[in-house]
Amino acid sequence: MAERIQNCFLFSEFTLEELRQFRENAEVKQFAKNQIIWQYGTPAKQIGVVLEGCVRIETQDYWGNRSILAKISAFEVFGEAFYCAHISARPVQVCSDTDTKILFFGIPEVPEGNCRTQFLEKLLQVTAGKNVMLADKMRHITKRTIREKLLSYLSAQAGLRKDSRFTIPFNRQELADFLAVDRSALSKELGKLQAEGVLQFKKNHFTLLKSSEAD
Amino acid sequence: MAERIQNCFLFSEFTLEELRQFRENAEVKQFAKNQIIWQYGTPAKQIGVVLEGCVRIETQDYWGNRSILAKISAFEVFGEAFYCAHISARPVQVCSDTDTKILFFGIPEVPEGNCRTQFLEKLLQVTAGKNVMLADKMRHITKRTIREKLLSYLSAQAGLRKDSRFTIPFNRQELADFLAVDRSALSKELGKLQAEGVLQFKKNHFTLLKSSEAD
DNA sequence: CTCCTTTCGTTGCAAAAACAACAGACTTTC
DNA sequence: GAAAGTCTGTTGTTTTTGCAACGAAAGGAG
Repeated sequence: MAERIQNCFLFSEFTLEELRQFRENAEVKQFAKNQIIWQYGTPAKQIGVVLEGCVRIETQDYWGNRSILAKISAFEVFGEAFYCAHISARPVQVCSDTDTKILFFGIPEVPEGNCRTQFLEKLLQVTAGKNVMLADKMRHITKRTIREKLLSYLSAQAGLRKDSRFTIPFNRQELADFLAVDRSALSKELGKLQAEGVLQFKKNHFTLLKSSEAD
Repeated sequence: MAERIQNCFLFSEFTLEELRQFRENAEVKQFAKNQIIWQYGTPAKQIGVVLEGCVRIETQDYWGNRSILAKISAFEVFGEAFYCAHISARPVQVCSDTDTKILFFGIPEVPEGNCRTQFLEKLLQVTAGKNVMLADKMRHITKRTIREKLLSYLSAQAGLRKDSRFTIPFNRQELADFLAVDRSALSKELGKLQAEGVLQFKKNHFTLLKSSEAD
Protein backbone atom coordinates (compact mmCIF):
# COMPACT_ATOMS: atom_id res chain seq x y z
CA MET A 1 0.00 0.00 0.00
CA ALA A 2 2.62 2.47 -1.17
CA GLU A 3 0.16 5.12 -2.27
CA ARG A 4 -0.28 6.68 1.15
CA ILE A 5 -3.85 7.74 0.63
CA GLN A 6 -3.72 9.42 4.03
CA ASN A 7 -2.14 12.28 2.08
CA CYS A 8 -5.61 13.00 0.77
CA PHE A 9 -7.51 15.40 3.03
CA LEU A 10 -10.59 13.17 3.00
CA PHE A 11 -8.78 10.23 4.57
CA SER A 12 -6.23 12.02 6.71
CA GLU A 13 -7.90 11.05 9.98
CA PHE A 14 -8.73 7.43 9.23
CA THR A 15 -7.15 4.97 11.67
CA LEU A 16 -4.88 2.29 10.23
CA GLU A 17 -7.64 -0.28 10.67
CA GLU A 18 -10.18 1.96 8.92
CA LEU A 19 -7.74 2.57 6.09
CA ARG A 20 -7.16 -1.15 5.68
CA GLN A 21 -10.88 -1.87 5.62
CA PHE A 22 -11.55 0.96 3.19
CA ARG A 23 -8.81 -0.17 0.83
CA GLU A 24 -10.29 -3.66 0.78
CA ASN A 25 -13.61 -2.27 -0.46
CA ALA A 26 -12.34 0.43 -2.79
CA GLU A 27 -10.96 -0.21 -6.23
CA VAL A 28 -7.61 0.88 -7.67
CA LYS A 29 -7.03 1.00 -11.41
CA GLN A 30 -4.13 2.00 -13.60
CA PHE A 31 -4.39 3.93 -16.83
CA ALA A 32 -1.92 4.73 -19.56
CA LYS A 33 -1.63 8.29 -20.85
CA ASN A 34 -4.66 9.69 -22.71
CA GLN A 35 -7.07 6.91 -21.84
CA ILE A 36 -10.68 7.77 -21.15
CA ILE A 37 -11.40 7.16 -17.48
CA TRP A 38 -15.01 8.26 -17.45
CA GLN A 39 -16.96 8.68 -20.64
CA TYR A 40 -19.20 11.68 -21.20
CA GLY A 41 -22.82 10.94 -20.25
CA THR A 42 -22.18 7.93 -18.01
CA PRO A 43 -23.85 7.71 -14.58
CA ALA A 44 -21.83 9.04 -11.64
CA LYS A 45 -21.56 5.95 -9.47
CA GLN A 46 -18.12 6.55 -7.95
CA ILE A 47 -15.79 9.20 -6.63
CA GLY A 48 -12.20 9.27 -7.88
CA VAL A 49 -8.95 10.12 -6.12
CA VAL A 50 -5.74 10.48 -8.11
CA LEU A 51 -3.01 8.40 -6.44
CA GLU A 52 -0.33 8.89 -9.08
CA GLY A 53 -0.19 11.06 -12.17
CA CYS A 54 -2.70 13.61 -13.37
CA VAL A 55 -6.12 13.62 -15.06
CA ARG A 56 -8.04 16.13 -17.19
CA ILE A 57 -11.69 17.09 -16.81
CA GLU A 58 -12.95 17.91 -20.30
CA THR A 59 -16.10 18.86 -22.14
CA GLN A 60 -16.95 18.37 -25.73
CA ASP A 61 -19.71 20.28 -27.49
CA TYR A 62 -22.20 19.18 -30.13
CA TRP A 63 -19.80 20.04 -32.91
CA GLY A 64 -16.89 18.17 -31.35
CA ASN A 65 -14.93 21.08 -29.91
CA ARG A 66 -13.11 20.03 -26.77
CA SER A 67 -12.20 22.24 -23.85
CA ILE A 68 -10.31 21.51 -20.65
CA LEU A 69 -12.06 22.50 -17.43
CA ALA A 70 -9.45 21.43 -14.92
CA LYS A 71 -6.44 19.25 -14.23
CA ILE A 72 -6.44 17.12 -11.11
CA SER A 73 -3.15 15.93 -9.66
CA ALA A 74 -2.03 13.51 -6.97
CA PHE A 75 -4.19 13.20 -3.84
CA GLU A 76 -6.89 15.44 -5.24
CA VAL A 77 -10.50 14.32 -5.61
CA PHE A 78 -12.67 14.43 -8.71
CA GLY A 79 -16.24 13.62 -9.59
CA GLU A 80 -17.44 14.01 -6.00
CA ALA A 81 -20.01 16.67 -6.91
CA PHE A 82 -21.63 14.53 -9.60
CA TYR A 83 -21.62 11.54 -7.28
CA CYS A 84 -23.13 13.36 -4.31
CA ALA A 85 -25.74 15.13 -6.41
CA HIS A 86 -26.86 11.73 -7.72
CA ILE A 87 -26.89 12.87 -11.31
CA SER A 88 -27.67 10.27 -13.91
CA ALA A 89 -25.26 11.41 -16.62
CA ARG A 90 -21.93 13.14 -16.15
CA PRO A 91 -21.74 16.33 -18.25
CA VAL A 92 -17.96 15.91 -18.66
CA GLN A 93 -15.44 13.29 -19.57
CA VAL A 94 -12.32 12.46 -17.58
CA CYS A 95 -9.10 11.49 -19.29
CA SER A 96 -5.64 10.48 -18.05
CA ASP A 97 -3.13 13.25 -18.74
CA THR A 98 -0.18 11.00 -17.84
CA ASP A 99 0.11 7.38 -16.73
CA THR A 100 -2.07 7.30 -13.64
CA LYS A 101 -3.24 5.23 -10.73
CA ILE A 102 -6.75 6.05 -9.54
CA LEU A 103 -8.73 5.05 -6.45
CA PHE A 104 -12.47 4.60 -7.06
CA PHE A 105 -15.10 4.27 -4.36
CA GLY A 106 -18.60 5.17 -3.23
CA ILE A 107 -19.80 6.25 0.19
CA PRO A 108 -20.97 2.71 1.12
CA GLU A 109 -17.31 1.64 0.86
CA VAL A 110 -16.37 4.02 3.70
CA PRO A 111 -16.35 2.12 7.03
CA GLU A 112 -19.52 2.79 9.01
CA GLY A 113 -19.81 4.67 12.26
CA ASN A 114 -17.74 7.59 13.44
CA CYS A 115 -15.37 7.17 10.54
CA ARG A 116 -18.10 7.69 7.98
CA THR A 117 -19.54 10.70 9.75
CA GLN A 118 -16.13 12.32 9.82
CA PHE A 119 -15.62 11.48 6.18
CA LEU A 120 -18.97 12.98 5.21
CA GLU A 121 -18.19 16.15 7.12
CA LYS A 122 -14.89 16.49 5.33
CA LEU A 123 -16.45 15.82 1.96
CA LEU A 124 -19.09 18.39 2.80
CA GLN A 125 -16.39 20.87 3.71
CA VAL A 126 -14.59 20.36 0.41
CA THR A 127 -17.80 20.61 -1.62
CA ALA A 128 -19.04 23.66 0.27
CA GLY A 129 -15.67 25.32 -0.18
CA LYS A 130 -15.82 24.88 -3.94
CA ASN A 131 -19.35 26.19 -3.80
CA VAL A 132 -18.34 29.38 -2.03
CA MET A 133 -15.53 29.99 -4.49
CA LEU A 134 -17.75 29.39 -7.49
CA ALA A 135 -20.54 31.62 -6.19
CA ASP A 136 -18.01 34.31 -5.41
CA LYS A 137 -16.49 34.21 -8.86
CA MET A 138 -19.94 34.13 -10.42
CA ARG A 139 -20.83 37.34 -8.62
CA HIS A 140 -18.03 39.17 -10.41
CA ILE A 141 -18.22 37.50 -13.79
CA THR A 142 -21.89 38.15 -14.34
CA LYS A 143 -21.33 41.92 -14.39
CA ARG A 144 -21.60 43.27 -17.90
CA THR A 145 -18.50 45.42 -18.35
CA ILE A 146 -14.85 44.94 -17.46
CA ARG A 147 -15.07 48.00 -15.24
CA GLU A 148 -17.92 46.49 -13.24
CA LYS A 149 -16.22 43.13 -12.99
CA LEU A 150 -13.05 44.76 -11.73
CA LEU A 151 -14.76 46.96 -9.18
CA SER A 152 -16.82 44.02 -7.97
CA TYR A 153 -13.76 41.83 -7.55
CA LEU A 154 -11.52 44.47 -6.01
CA SER A 155 -14.30 45.60 -3.72
CA ALA A 156 -14.75 42.04 -2.49
CA GLN A 157 -11.03 41.75 -1.88
CA ALA A 158 -11.01 44.95 0.14
CA GLY A 159 -13.95 43.63 2.14
CA LEU A 160 -12.25 40.32 2.75
CA ARG A 161 -9.08 41.94 4.05
CA LYS A 162 -11.08 44.65 5.80
CA ASP A 163 -8.66 47.17 4.31
CA SER A 164 -8.88 49.39 1.24
CA ARG A 165 -5.23 48.54 0.58
CA PHE A 166 -4.52 44.94 -0.37
CA THR A 167 -2.53 42.61 -2.60
CA ILE A 168 -4.21 40.20 -5.00
CA PRO A 169 -2.93 36.67 -5.70
CA PHE A 170 -3.03 37.09 -9.48
CA ASN A 171 -0.85 38.70 -12.08
CA ARG A 172 -2.61 40.52 -14.92
CA GLN A 173 -3.06 37.54 -17.18
CA GLU A 174 -4.40 35.42 -14.34
CA LEU A 175 -6.78 38.14 -13.23
CA ALA A 176 -8.00 38.46 -16.81
CA ASP A 177 -8.57 34.71 -17.02
CA PHE A 178 -10.33 34.71 -13.66
CA LEU A 179 -12.70 37.47 -14.75
CA ALA A 180 -12.97 35.92 -18.22
CA VAL A 181 -11.84 39.03 -20.12
CA ASP A 182 -8.97 40.10 -22.34
CA ARG A 183 -5.73 41.03 -20.58
CA SER A 184 -4.99 44.18 -22.53
CA ALA A 185 -8.56 45.41 -22.21
CA LEU A 186 -8.24 44.81 -18.48
CA SER A 187 -5.03 46.80 -18.30
CA LYS A 188 -6.68 49.58 -20.25
CA GLU A 189 -9.61 49.73 -17.86
CA LEU A 190 -7.33 49.69 -14.84
CA GLY A 191 -5.47 52.62 -16.33
CA LYS A 192 -8.73 54.54 -16.76
CA LEU A 193 -9.85 53.83 -13.22
CA GLN A 194 -6.56 55.10 -11.88
CA ALA A 195 -6.74 58.22 -14.07
CA GLU A 196 -10.24 58.90 -12.74
CA GLY A 197 -9.02 58.61 -9.17
CA VAL A 198 -11.20 55.63 -8.30
CA LEU A 199 -8.24 53.53 -7.27
CA GLN A 200 -4.47 53.24 -7.34
CA PHE A 201 -2.33 50.25 -8.09
CA LYS A 202 1.23 49.15 -8.51
CA LYS A 203 1.69 45.65 -9.86
CA ASN A 204 -0.74 43.56 -7.84
CA HIS A 205 -1.01 45.91 -4.89
CA PHE A 206 -4.23 47.95 -4.96
CA THR A 207 -5.75 50.84 -3.04
CA LEU A 208 -9.41 51.75 -3.41
CA LEU A 209 -10.21 55.45 -3.07
CA LYS A 210 -13.21 57.71 -2.42
CA SER A 211 -16.75 57.22 -3.72
CA SER A 212 -18.05 56.44 -7.18
CA GLU A 213 -21.34 55.64 -8.87
CA ALA A 214 -20.23 52.21 -10.10
CA ASP A 215 -22.02 49.00 -9.28
CA MET B 1 -44.82 23.23 16.25
CA ALA B 2 -46.97 24.51 13.44
CA GLU B 3 -44.12 25.12 11.03
CA ARG B 4 -43.93 21.57 9.74
CA ILE B 5 -40.21 21.60 9.16
CA GLN B 6 -40.53 18.13 7.64
CA ASN B 7 -41.47 20.06 4.50
CA CYS B 8 -37.80 20.91 4.21
CA PHE B 9 -35.91 18.30 2.21
CA LEU B 10 -33.17 18.11 4.83
CA PHE B 11 -35.53 16.95 7.58
CA SER B 12 -38.08 15.02 5.55
CA GLU B 13 -36.97 11.64 6.90
CA PHE B 14 -36.52 12.53 10.55
CA THR B 15 -38.71 10.47 12.89
CA LEU B 16 -41.11 12.34 15.16
CA GLU B 17 -38.79 11.76 18.10
CA GLU B 18 -35.78 13.04 16.15
CA LEU B 19 -37.74 16.09 15.06
CA ARG B 20 -38.74 16.83 18.64
CA GLN B 21 -35.17 16.47 19.87
CA PHE B 22 -33.82 18.59 17.04
CA ARG B 23 -36.34 21.35 17.66
CA GLU B 24 -35.34 21.47 21.31
CA ASN B 25 -31.75 22.22 20.34
CA ALA B 26 -32.36 24.48 17.37
CA GLU B 27 -33.36 28.10 17.60
CA VAL B 28 -36.33 29.85 15.99
CA LYS B 29 -36.40 33.62 15.60
CA GLN B 30 -38.86 36.04 14.07
CA PHE B 31 -37.95 39.08 12.04
CA ALA B 32 -39.93 42.04 10.76
CA LYS B 33 -39.58 43.09 7.14
CA ASN B 34 -36.18 44.48 6.07
CA GLN B 35 -34.29 43.54 9.21
CA ILE B 36 -30.71 42.37 8.90
CA ILE B 37 -30.53 38.69 9.79
CA TRP B 38 -26.84 38.15 9.19
CA GLN B 39 -24.49 41.07 8.88
CA TYR B 40 -21.81 41.15 6.20
CA GLY B 41 -18.49 39.84 7.47
CA THR B 42 -19.77 37.90 10.47
CA PRO B 43 -18.61 34.32 11.10
CA ALA B 44 -20.78 31.55 9.66
CA LYS B 45 -21.72 29.64 12.80
CA GLN B 46 -25.20 28.51 11.83
CA ILE B 47 -27.33 27.28 8.96
CA GLY B 48 -30.69 28.95 8.31
CA VAL B 49 -34.00 27.53 7.12
CA VAL B 50 -36.86 29.85 6.20
CA LEU B 51 -40.02 28.66 7.98
CA GLU B 52 -42.27 31.55 6.99
CA GLY B 53 -41.74 34.48 4.63
CA CYS B 54 -38.77 35.21 2.42
CA VAL B 55 -35.21 36.47 2.79
CA ARG B 56 -32.73 38.18 0.47
CA ILE B 57 -29.04 37.31 0.02
CA GLU B 58 -27.28 40.58 -0.79
CA THR B 59 -23.84 41.98 -1.40
CA GLN B 60 -22.62 45.49 -1.03
CA ASP B 61 -19.46 46.80 -2.63
CA TYR B 62 -16.83 49.21 -1.35
CA TRP B 63 -18.75 52.18 -2.71
CA GLY B 64 -22.07 51.11 -1.18
CA ASN B 65 -23.79 49.67 -4.24
CA ARG B 66 -26.07 46.84 -3.26
CA SER B 67 -27.02 43.88 -5.40
CA ILE B 68 -29.36 40.98 -4.74
CA LEU B 69 -27.91 37.53 -5.30
CA ALA B 70 -30.93 35.40 -4.46
CA LYS B 71 -34.25 35.22 -2.70
CA ILE B 72 -34.92 32.27 -0.40
CA SER B 73 -38.50 31.31 0.39
CA ALA B 74 -40.26 28.94 2.77
CA PHE B 75 -38.56 25.62 3.56
CA GLU B 76 -35.45 26.53 1.62
CA VAL B 77 -31.99 26.53 3.21
CA PHE B 78 -29.46 29.35 3.22
CA GLY B 79 -25.93 29.85 4.49
CA GLU B 80 -25.14 26.15 4.45
CA ALA B 81 -22.17 26.56 2.12
CA PHE B 82 -20.52 29.17 4.33
CA TYR B 83 -21.21 27.07 7.40
CA CYS B 84 -19.86 23.84 5.96
CA ALA B 85 -16.81 25.49 4.44
CA HIS B 86 -15.94 26.88 7.90
CA ILE B 87 -15.34 30.36 6.60
CA SER B 88 -14.58 33.03 9.13
CA ALA B 89 -16.46 35.92 7.53
CA ARG B 90 -19.58 35.72 5.38
CA PRO B 91 -19.09 37.63 2.10
CA VAL B 92 -22.81 38.50 1.96
CA GLN B 93 -25.51 39.88 4.17
CA VAL B 94 -28.93 38.32 4.67
CA CYS B 95 -32.02 40.46 5.08
CA SER B 96 -35.70 39.70 5.67
CA ASP B 97 -37.73 40.49 2.55
CA THR B 98 -41.04 40.10 4.40
CA ASP B 99 -41.95 39.27 8.00
CA THR B 100 -40.18 35.97 8.55
CA LYS B 101 -39.68 33.10 10.90
CA ILE B 102 -36.27 31.44 10.65
CA LEU B 103 -34.84 28.23 12.08
CA PHE B 104 -31.15 28.41 13.03
CA PHE B 105 -28.94 25.46 13.86
CA GLY B 106 -25.52 23.87 13.49
CA ILE B 107 -24.62 20.26 12.80
CA PRO B 108 -24.06 19.43 16.50
CA GLU B 109 -27.77 20.18 17.02
CA VAL B 110 -28.75 17.34 14.71
CA PRO B 111 -29.44 14.16 16.76
CA GLU B 112 -26.50 11.77 16.61
CA GLY B 113 -26.38 8.40 14.95
CA ASN B 114 -28.16 7.28 11.86
CA CYS B 115 -30.18 10.46 11.79
CA ARG B 116 -27.11 12.64 11.53
CA THR B 117 -25.55 10.51 8.84
CA GLN B 118 -28.70 10.75 6.77
CA PHE B 119 -28.83 14.48 7.36
CA LEU B 120 -25.23 14.93 6.27
CA GLU B 121 -25.83 12.92 3.13
CA LYS B 122 -28.82 15.08 2.26
CA LEU B 123 -26.93 18.27 2.97
CA LEU B 124 -24.12 16.93 0.82
CA GLN B 125 -26.59 16.21 -1.94
CA VAL B 126 -27.99 19.73 -1.82
CA THR B 127 -24.55 21.34 -1.76
CA ALA B 128 -23.20 19.11 -4.52
CA GLY B 129 -26.27 19.87 -6.63
CA LYS B 130 -25.66 23.61 -6.36
CA ASN B 131 -22.05 22.94 -7.17
CA VAL B 132 -22.89 21.10 -10.38
CA MET B 133 -25.26 23.85 -11.47
CA LEU B 134 -22.75 26.58 -10.72
CA ALA B 135 -19.91 24.81 -12.52
CA ASP B 136 -22.17 24.17 -15.45
CA LYS B 137 -23.22 27.79 -15.71
CA MET B 138 -19.63 28.90 -15.28
CA ARG B 139 -18.61 26.78 -18.25
CA HIS B 140 -20.92 28.76 -20.51
CA ILE B 141 -20.49 32.20 -19.02
CA THR B 142 -16.71 32.26 -19.25
CA LYS B 143 -16.84 32.09 -23.06
CA ARG B 144 -15.97 35.43 -24.58
CA THR B 145 -18.72 36.08 -27.12
CA ILE B 146 -22.50 35.69 -27.03
CA ARG B 147 -22.24 33.24 -29.90
CA GLU B 148 -19.87 31.02 -27.96
CA LYS B 149 -21.96 31.23 -24.81
CA LEU B 150 -25.05 30.28 -26.72
CA LEU B 151 -23.46 27.37 -28.56
CA SER B 152 -21.91 26.15 -25.33
CA TYR B 153 -25.22 26.26 -23.50
CA LEU B 154 -27.33 24.82 -26.29
CA SER B 155 -24.77 22.13 -26.94
CA ALA B 156 -24.89 21.13 -23.29
CA GLN B 157 -28.67 20.99 -23.40
CA ALA B 158 -28.60 18.77 -26.48
CA GLY B 159 -26.11 16.51 -24.72
CA LEU B 160 -28.23 16.37 -21.60
CA ARG B 161 -31.34 15.35 -23.50
CA LYS B 162 -29.31 13.17 -25.85
CA ASP B 163 -31.21 14.75 -28.72
CA SER B 164 -30.37 17.60 -31.07
CA ARG B 165 -33.98 18.77 -30.71
CA PHE B 166 -34.93 20.06 -27.27
CA THR B 167 -36.84 22.69 -25.32
CA ILE B 168 -35.13 25.03 -22.87
CA PRO B 169 -36.69 26.13 -19.57
CA PHE B 170 -36.07 29.87 -20.17
CA ASN B 171 -37.71 32.59 -22.15
CA ARG B 172 -35.43 35.04 -23.96
CA GLN B 173 -34.99 37.44 -21.07
CA GLU B 174 -34.27 34.63 -18.64
CA LEU B 175 -31.77 33.03 -21.01
CA ALA B 176 -30.07 36.40 -21.40
CA ASP B 177 -29.89 36.80 -17.62
CA PHE B 178 -28.59 33.26 -17.22
CA LEU B 179 -25.81 33.85 -19.74
CA ALA B 180 -25.25 37.37 -18.37
CA VAL B 181 -25.79 39.16 -21.68
CA ASP B 182 -28.22 41.64 -23.21
CA ARG B 183 -31.53 40.22 -24.43
CA SER B 184 -31.67 42.00 -27.77
CA ALA B 185 -28.06 41.15 -28.53
CA LEU B 186 -28.91 37.54 -27.75
CA SER B 187 -31.89 37.60 -30.10
CA LYS B 188 -29.70 39.12 -32.77
CA GLU B 189 -27.10 36.38 -32.45
CA LEU B 190 -29.77 33.68 -32.49
CA GLY B 191 -31.09 35.15 -35.70
CA LYS B 192 -27.62 35.04 -37.24
CA LEU B 193 -27.02 31.45 -36.20
CA GLN B 194 -30.31 30.44 -37.76
CA ALA B 195 -29.51 32.35 -40.97
CA GLU B 196 -26.15 30.57 -41.14
CA GLY B 197 -27.84 27.20 -40.80
CA VAL B 198 -26.14 26.30 -37.52
CA LEU B 199 -29.42 25.81 -35.73
CA GLN B 200 -33.17 26.35 -35.91
CA PHE B 201 -35.50 27.59 -33.23
CA LYS B 202 -39.08 28.50 -32.58
CA LYS B 203 -39.75 30.15 -29.24
CA ASN B 204 -37.84 28.01 -26.78
CA HIS B 205 -37.68 24.90 -28.90
CA PHE B 206 -34.29 24.42 -30.55
CA THR B 207 -32.73 22.11 -33.11
CA LEU B 208 -28.96 21.97 -33.62
CA LEU B 209 -27.81 21.26 -37.16
CA LYS B 210 -24.68 20.05 -38.99
CA SER B 211 -21.09 20.95 -38.19
CA SER B 212 -19.46 24.28 -37.41
CA GLU B 213 -16.10 25.56 -36.25
CA ALA B 214 -17.43 27.19 -33.11
CA ASP B 215 -16.23 26.35 -29.63
C1' DC C 1 26.83 43.50 -16.15
C1' DT C 2 24.45 41.56 -20.09
C1' DC C 3 21.28 38.57 -22.16
C1' DC C 4 16.95 36.48 -21.96
C1' DT C 5 12.32 35.89 -20.36
C1' DT C 6 8.22 37.40 -18.38
C1' DT C 7 5.07 40.89 -17.21
C1' DC C 8 2.72 45.13 -18.08
C1' DG C 9 0.90 49.23 -20.22
C1' DT C 10 -0.37 51.32 -24.60
C1' DT C 11 -2.19 51.94 -29.15
C1' DG C 12 -5.04 51.39 -33.31
C1' DC C 13 -8.42 48.90 -35.42
C1' DA C 14 -12.13 45.82 -36.33
C1' DA C 15 -15.65 43.21 -34.22
C1' DA C 16 -19.00 42.57 -30.84
C1' DA C 17 -22.04 43.98 -27.33
C1' DA C 18 -24.98 47.15 -24.87
C1' DC C 19 -28.61 50.23 -25.18
C1' DA C 20 -32.84 52.26 -26.72
C1' DA C 21 -36.73 52.11 -29.29
C1' DC C 22 -40.37 50.01 -31.96
C1' DA C 23 -43.59 46.80 -34.26
C1' DG C 24 -45.68 42.43 -34.72
C1' DA C 25 -47.16 38.03 -32.57
C1' DC C 26 -48.98 35.84 -28.91
C1' DT C 27 -51.49 35.64 -24.07
C1' DT C 28 -54.31 36.84 -20.65
C1' DT C 29 -58.15 39.06 -18.80
C1' DC C 30 -62.49 40.87 -18.45
C1' DG D 1 -63.93 39.33 -28.77
C1' DA D 2 -61.60 43.55 -27.58
C1' DA D 3 -58.10 45.54 -24.72
C1' DA D 4 -54.05 45.30 -22.11
C1' DG D 5 -49.96 43.26 -21.34
C1' DT D 6 -45.99 40.33 -22.45
C1' DC D 7 -42.62 38.29 -25.35
C1' DT D 8 -39.79 38.40 -29.35
C1' DG D 9 -37.25 39.91 -33.36
C1' DT D 10 -35.28 43.88 -35.61
C1' DT D 11 -32.78 48.07 -36.40
C1' DG D 12 -29.61 51.89 -35.69
C1' DT D 13 -26.31 54.07 -32.73
C1' DT D 14 -22.83 54.32 -29.20
C1' DT D 15 -19.79 52.10 -26.26
C1' DT D 16 -16.97 48.42 -24.99
C1' DT D 17 -14.22 44.63 -25.98
C1' DG D 18 -11.06 41.56 -28.28
C1' DC D 19 -7.07 41.19 -30.84
C1' DA D 20 -2.42 41.98 -32.48
C1' DA D 21 1.59 44.22 -31.98
C1' DC D 22 5.18 46.77 -29.70
C1' DG D 23 8.31 48.70 -26.33
C1' DA D 24 9.45 49.52 -21.61
C1' DA D 25 10.16 47.66 -17.07
C1' DA D 26 11.29 43.97 -13.96
C1' DG D 27 13.48 39.79 -12.67
C1' DG D 28 16.75 35.81 -13.17
C1' DA D 29 20.74 33.30 -14.86
C1' DG D 30 25.17 32.97 -16.23
